[in-house]
Amino acid sequence: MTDYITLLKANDLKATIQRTSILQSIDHAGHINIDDIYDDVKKQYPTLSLATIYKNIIVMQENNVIVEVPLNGEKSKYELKKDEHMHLICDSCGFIMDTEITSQTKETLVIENFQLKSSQINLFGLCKKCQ
Amino acid sequence: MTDYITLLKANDLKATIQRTSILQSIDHAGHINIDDIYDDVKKQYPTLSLATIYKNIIVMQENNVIVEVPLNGEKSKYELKKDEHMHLICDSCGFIMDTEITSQTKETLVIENFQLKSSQINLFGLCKKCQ
DNA sequence: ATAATTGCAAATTTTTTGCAGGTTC
DNA sequence: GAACCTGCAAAAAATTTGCAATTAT
Repeated sequence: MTDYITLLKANDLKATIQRTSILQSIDHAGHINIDDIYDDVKKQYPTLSLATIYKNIIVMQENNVIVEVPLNGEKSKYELKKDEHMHLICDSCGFIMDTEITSQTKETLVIENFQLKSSQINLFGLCKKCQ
Repeated sequence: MTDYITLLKANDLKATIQRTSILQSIDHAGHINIDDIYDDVKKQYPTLSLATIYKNIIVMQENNVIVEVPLNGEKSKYELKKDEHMHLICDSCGFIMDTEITSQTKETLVIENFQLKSSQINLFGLCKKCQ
């Protein structure tokens, strides 16, 4: 909890109970969409409104606290901002797992005439449990 | 034009003028969102409705004619279904360029305990013109 | 004390649906 | 001719906004 307060303040945001509970929900789930955050935080703070979540998702993205994970055919999920990584997404159970992008992979992604700044890599397939 | 008719029929869809013009719009743009398709096709077919575009985007995805490209902070774009490739996305002008995923890259993406089926790779940075 | 944030309700935007008439094969 | 597709208008879902009351620093 203290962690989220520190995280918010370090990024110039006031530490409200609404924000810390949204962050806790995202952190706990790993990757989660807005409706599921709402269901989650309402358990503890029944008056926390959906509008507040929308507003804070925007402001926390702007302040580099969280990151959007856009997905095909469903609403975007959000994750805490972390070091660069890629996503292993299970076609069967939908679970999203973070994995390091190896230096070997990075070396192969140097492209001529393109000044690379960042990357988004999603790998789809079957996770250990589902295969 | 004939190409789009063939493409649709090959994928069990009736070749209507609405569908061929949507495909032409997507093909011409490379990557384009629903509103821009709408603006585009209305020039030729002013009565073509947004509802028809929504319905066809869904059915053409289901029938493997087009593919969604989900993006952070904006509406998804759509492209014609093509061979596996990655996207170079310019942070400055927004242009999306298709590029081959090299076999060297693929080799580095073999992960233990994950049965890879497909991948989505977006690289962000500056294109030749914008750097 | 000040400036920012919240929750509510209303407004707006986006997407989906139902159905009568038209089109494709 | 059968099945499917379209356009319209209406419905539903998702997101944003304005503002008075509250809260963080």
